[in-house]
Amino acid sequence: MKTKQTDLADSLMERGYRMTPQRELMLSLLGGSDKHLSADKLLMGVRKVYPRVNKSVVYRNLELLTELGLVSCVDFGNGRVEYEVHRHPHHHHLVCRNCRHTIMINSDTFAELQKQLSDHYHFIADMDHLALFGLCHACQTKAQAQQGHHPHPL
Amino acid sequence: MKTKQTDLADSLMERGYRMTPQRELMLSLLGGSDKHLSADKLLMGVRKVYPRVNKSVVYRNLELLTELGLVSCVDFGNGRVEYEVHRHPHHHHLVCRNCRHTIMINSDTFAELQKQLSDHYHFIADMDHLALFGLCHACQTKAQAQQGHHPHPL
DNA sequence: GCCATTAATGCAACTAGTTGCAAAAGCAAC
DNA sequence: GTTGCTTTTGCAACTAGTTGCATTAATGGC
Repeated sequence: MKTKQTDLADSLMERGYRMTPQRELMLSLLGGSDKHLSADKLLMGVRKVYPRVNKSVVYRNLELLTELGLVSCVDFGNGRVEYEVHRHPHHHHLVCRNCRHTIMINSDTFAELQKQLSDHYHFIADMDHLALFGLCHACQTKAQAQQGHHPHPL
Repeated sequence: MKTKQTDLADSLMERGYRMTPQRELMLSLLGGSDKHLSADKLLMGVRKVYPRVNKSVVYRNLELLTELGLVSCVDFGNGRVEYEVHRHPHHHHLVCRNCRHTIMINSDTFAELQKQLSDHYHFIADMDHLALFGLCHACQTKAQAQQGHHPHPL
């Protein structure tokens, strides 16, 4: 059975990059996790096997893998940036700015916007793994209930 | 004549915050510039008058002013974050990931998306000063012309 | 104008991420 | 296996931004 990591490794090699133990492990950690991983968590994981791996390697490899489209990077705001193997293409995240809850949505919702940007501005938007901020339903309700009780606004 | 800075100062005071010389200067620099300012440029400007002002003050005040809706913050990616007085509400930026050129567009284009997110997911998206990445017209043309000549992809 | 309260400032130490460079490792040709 | 070329790594120094804390200063009540 051909594993996902092997697929990823092949994609690297085909484009003239080298497969190193560090990269192999990074891909395996990312591929083995169905959720997002922060650069730091990934570094911790890599260091369990190769304790001397430097953070610059993790950052450089994440950048490369993102460029190659093997990994995608979601910026959740507040300095929270996470990476995932690019396996569920074209989904986006709605991030509540209050409770940080995130909703995953597919990209159909964005198709019309993308068309308009292309028609009106000749701009091809990267519509992948966008994170939009706002207020989720629960926090809207909370905000209404507490209206006027904040010394500092939300 | 009431200046723009005075308006901003009033907004601060009304909400129980204090007007300090540092804040006054920051607001005047932001208000006097019709373009965006990075935190660092703003710090430089403030230090021309008060050389001992610390960067933490600039960052904290930018955060406060953003929370209060007096200033808005645009993340252009690649670590480029800039601030502007919230004077042209509801515009967005299309940022070319190749040449970094930015196009300013108004928010009408996003109204339909906003409605769909609200209807389908009960999510009220913050649709202000969004920055979307992609390829501008010029870079699309360039990319087509050079297709196949990149050892490393764009 | 003076005093108490509380917010804002300056500082130092910190985190996340980036960069330049020398050393090491991968790969291909012989 | 050795040689040579190129990529990748580890390191150290750096930038941008954040945080805790003691000191300073703006504001309101007298």
